[in-house]
Amino acid sequence: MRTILHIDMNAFFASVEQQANPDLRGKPIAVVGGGHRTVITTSSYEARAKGVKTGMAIWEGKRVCPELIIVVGDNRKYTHTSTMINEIFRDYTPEVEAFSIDESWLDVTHSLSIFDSAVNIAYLIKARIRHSFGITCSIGIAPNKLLAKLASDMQKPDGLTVIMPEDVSRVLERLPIKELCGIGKKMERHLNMMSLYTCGELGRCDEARLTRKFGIIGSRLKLMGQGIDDSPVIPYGEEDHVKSVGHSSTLEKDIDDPQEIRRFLLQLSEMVGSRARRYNVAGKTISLYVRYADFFSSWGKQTTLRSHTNQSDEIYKAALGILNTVELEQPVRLLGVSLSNLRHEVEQLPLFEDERKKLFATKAMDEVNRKYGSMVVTFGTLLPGKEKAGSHVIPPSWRPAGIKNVNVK
DNA sequence: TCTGGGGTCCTAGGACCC
DNA sequence: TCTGGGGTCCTAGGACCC
Repeated sequence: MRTILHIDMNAFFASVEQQANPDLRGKPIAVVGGGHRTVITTSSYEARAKGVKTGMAIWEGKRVCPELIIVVGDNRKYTHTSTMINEIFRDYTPEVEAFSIDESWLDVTHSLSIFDSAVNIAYLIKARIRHSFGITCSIGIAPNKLLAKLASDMQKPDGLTVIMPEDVSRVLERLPIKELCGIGKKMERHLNMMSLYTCGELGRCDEARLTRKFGIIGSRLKLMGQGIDDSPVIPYGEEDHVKSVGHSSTLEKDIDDPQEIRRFLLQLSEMVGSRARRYNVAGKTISLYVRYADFFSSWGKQTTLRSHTNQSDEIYKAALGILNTVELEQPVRLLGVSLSNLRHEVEQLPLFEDERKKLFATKAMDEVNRKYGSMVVTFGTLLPGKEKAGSHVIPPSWRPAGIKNVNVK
């Protein structure tokens, strides 16, 4: 039996900002990217109380909360704090897996004898994060990752929730299936149509019935309903390699001038190429993604080269080649370029502690990119001469614990 | 007055080879 | 003249996560 902690920083970006600037404390704030087409990344609990939600446009946030203070985000602050917080975690176990910039799992199974109990570890971590950074976190303790994540979600902010092995079935019995990490809106709808609403019902469902409908994922679903999850905590340095590198960006204005589109494509290709080179990877498949002005219509196409590349001009040529095969139907709202089918060159593992720390910092930076990407970067970063903040990165890669796909038969 | 960006995983179906 | 089954690689599209 394992003991897993899931630690979730509360309103992470907003908390960091409030800590950095005392004037913001106790006030409704929203962290956003630059440009007028960005959305709210994180908001403080004061703002949430007024109805501000992640994903809202700035005007929307202001509508529900007129006194909302808008703060343009700063990657460096968040990656730095995240790095130091993860260093604290490692004082309690080497088995720390960063799920994102503000969430980590810790397998403390082998640390219990040293620190007395998991709850004790949780209190120690909470205290240290509060003292060092002035921010709170919610911690879930459970026998596996799925349940630990569920538990950390149960009390926010500053929560501590324990799900003991003997409590699992009681906790899950009436829990809506959507609460499980990996079951999204669509899956919920499909399960509801099968008259399955709670984890208890899902866990008792006939496995054959689930596999008939969802394929191999069906058996996985049943296990999730029962709160069973064997996925290991994968420490830093032992993750899978990255599988793709990409950048996409919404333009400040919709464009239909082919020359402008090509220029933008070139910039994206350069961002992808330089990051791939920094990662020491090269890819064979180049994908182009286009979203039109109406927001709802979009398409993606890909092409595979005869050999691997991480050269910006070759990536650009391939992306342009795809673009030239289609007739654009509307002005373009968003363009995306991505490189996949990757080959990894030999990776040097850091020998010394400070190198390891630096590597972790770059990893954390990449996690900002992965989670919020250019939201915290203005369109200006696409202009020549400016390097995107948080781009000097080593590929992380996280292993999702949940269900990724629903293909209903 | 609109609605970001970074990923992973899974499946279907076609081409091609043995 | 019509037929198999296994495998790999590719494109396209969808669901999910933060």
